[in-house]
This record gives sequence, C-alpha cells and structure tokens, in this order.
Amino acid sequence: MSDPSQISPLTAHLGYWLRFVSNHVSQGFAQKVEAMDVTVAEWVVLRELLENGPMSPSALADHLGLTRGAVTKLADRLIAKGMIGRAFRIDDRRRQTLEIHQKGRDLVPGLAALADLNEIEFFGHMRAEDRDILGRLMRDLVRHHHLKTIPTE
Amino acid sequence: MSDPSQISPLTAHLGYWLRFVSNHVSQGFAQKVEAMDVTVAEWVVLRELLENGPMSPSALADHLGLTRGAVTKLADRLIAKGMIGRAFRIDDRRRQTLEIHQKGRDLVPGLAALADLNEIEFFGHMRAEDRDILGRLMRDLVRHHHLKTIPTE
DNA sequence: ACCTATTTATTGACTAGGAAACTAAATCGA
DNA sequence: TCGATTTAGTTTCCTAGTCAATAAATAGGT
Repeated sequence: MSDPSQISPLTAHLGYWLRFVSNHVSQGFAQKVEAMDVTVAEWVVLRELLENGPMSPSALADHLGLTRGAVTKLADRLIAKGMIGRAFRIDDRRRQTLEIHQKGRDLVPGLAALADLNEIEFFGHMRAEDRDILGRLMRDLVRHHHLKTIPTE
Repeated sequence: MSDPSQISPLTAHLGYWLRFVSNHVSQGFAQKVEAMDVTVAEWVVLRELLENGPMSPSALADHLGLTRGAVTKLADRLIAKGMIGRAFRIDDRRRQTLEIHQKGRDLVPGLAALADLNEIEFFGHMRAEDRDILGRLMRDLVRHHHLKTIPTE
C-alpha cells in the first residue's frame, strides 16, 4: 500500500507545471520592479486603482482574488510609501475608498513598460496562436470555476 | 505620457492569468490537505524523501528549488509533527540527514490521492486535448527558459 | 600545527498571504 | 425603538519563503 510506484509523480499534474511557470514569471517581474521600490502585489493594486478608479478594499480583494486582510496590509504598505491614500466616507463610516496618489500614478507607466517587457521575455518566443490558446484556456478556467477577477472584459 | 489608455491592461498579460489560476489551484490543494494536518510544502518534502530516500537539507533545497533557510524551517515543523527525523553524522558534524518516519510514510498515499483529486476537480472538465496542449505549452516554456526543475522523474 | 577559506546549517528581519477572531457601524425586524 | 444580524475593515497568529549574518566544523595551504 505504501509502494511509491503507485503514487503519481508531482510532474504528472498540470497544477505543478502551472505553479512552476507562474512562479518564475512573477519572480522575473519582481526582479525587474524591485529597483523602483515596488513589489508585484503592489504594482497590481496600483494598476487596478488607475484603471478602475478609487474603490473599497473589499472590491479590490474581489478583483484581485485576495482576502480583505491581505488588502488591508497591502494598502498599509502602499500608503506608507505615499503611493495611494485612504478616504473615509461620511455616509457609511465603515466604508473607505482607496485611491491612487500622484506618486503612485507617476510610477505606473514605467512599471507597465516593465510588465510588457517581462511578458515579451517570457512568452514572446511563442507562436501567436499558442499565446492565444494559453490565454483562452486560462480565462476558461477562471470562468468555469467562477474565480473572481476583474469584470472589465 | 501618463494616459491610462496607452497602458496595456493587466489582463492582457499571460503572466497575470497564469498567476491567478495557479494561485487558486494551490489554494484548493492546501484546503484539501489541511484536514490531514499537513501543508503543501510539507507534502512535497515527504514525497521527496520517500522517493529519493534520506538526504541532507542542502540536497533537499536543491531538489525543491528552495533556500537552505526555508528547508531548515520546514524540517523543524515536520520533526515537531513526528513525520521526519534528523540524523547527525559522526564523520562530518556539520552535516545531517533528513529521513522520513513511519508516521510521515503512512500519510503519503492519502495525500497523493488528494493531489490527484485536486487535479481532476480543477482540470477534469477540460477536453483531453486542451489538457494536453496546456501541459505541452508549460513544459515548452520550462525548456525554453531552462528553468530548473526537480530531477526526480 | 596554524591560520584561512569554505561548507553546512541556523537564526533573525523582512515580504506575502490565509483563517479566524474581533471591532465598529449600519440595517433589519418585531 | 431596540436588540439581533449583517457588513466592512482590522488584527492576530500561522505558513512560507527570501536574504543576510552568524556559528560551527572541516579542508587546505604554508
């Protein structure tokens, strides 16, 4: 029963390969942006706030597939760096709105260029058709499992 | 220059989708194994020690693509749970050997079954052809970028 | 033999995130 | 109106990993 030969190898799983590749893509991007004093997670938040405008931590959590706790901490770090701000509401004092500040806004174009560069470095060699297929498969998985993501498509 | 319309959306990047999907797959597996009082990282270690036999923390770090510090902490947790053991050597007292204990050994088949289940839950609905394509694209990326992988196949 | 360099593992400070308990505020219902 | 419930956000504790500094032991050169 504990015969190792009956256990499928890690590498038999698509999840294994996905994690493996994804980790390297993120790591590559992390190295590119660290010189700008921004982490990958922080970049995603900046990008999201710039594209969709100010929004609540909860909305951000839904969009990015994070917990609210994670967003609280991310926001704290970004606020400490002066890149975003918290605005409290008068109508409902539980709620707040996260909005990008000029310092954060100014960083986005440069970071976006690095993101594009990273994408090209990693996937640029693939045939356009294969890139399309990969994108379609990923979006299909997100849709099929109702994974929360950005509703702007 | 800071016109948002000139910045490609996050969702235009394959890296974004890969990260998004991969995170959910790993999280799903983490939830399945937590009932057995094991984390994903711990499972990978158990599986590695069962398949390749006792080895040093350094060797384990190389195999798994982790730093030694990470392995030290992982090993500490697994030893605390009684699943593996540390054996010190007399010939070179810097070195040690990590070996799986019976309690750990007994867990591996059940955990492997959960890994298979997770794979089916997440990718089982896809057409076999699409699964093949996805696996091929991932392996091609690993090969093209010479990403280090576990040599235990 | 002795000093230096290298190797092995550990530790502490840090980023990153999840789960669950918690606080505060608003809403709902009788 | 007032208690109960729901909601929004925070906090605490945990896993997980990095990097850098450290300690301990061995290896190597003179």
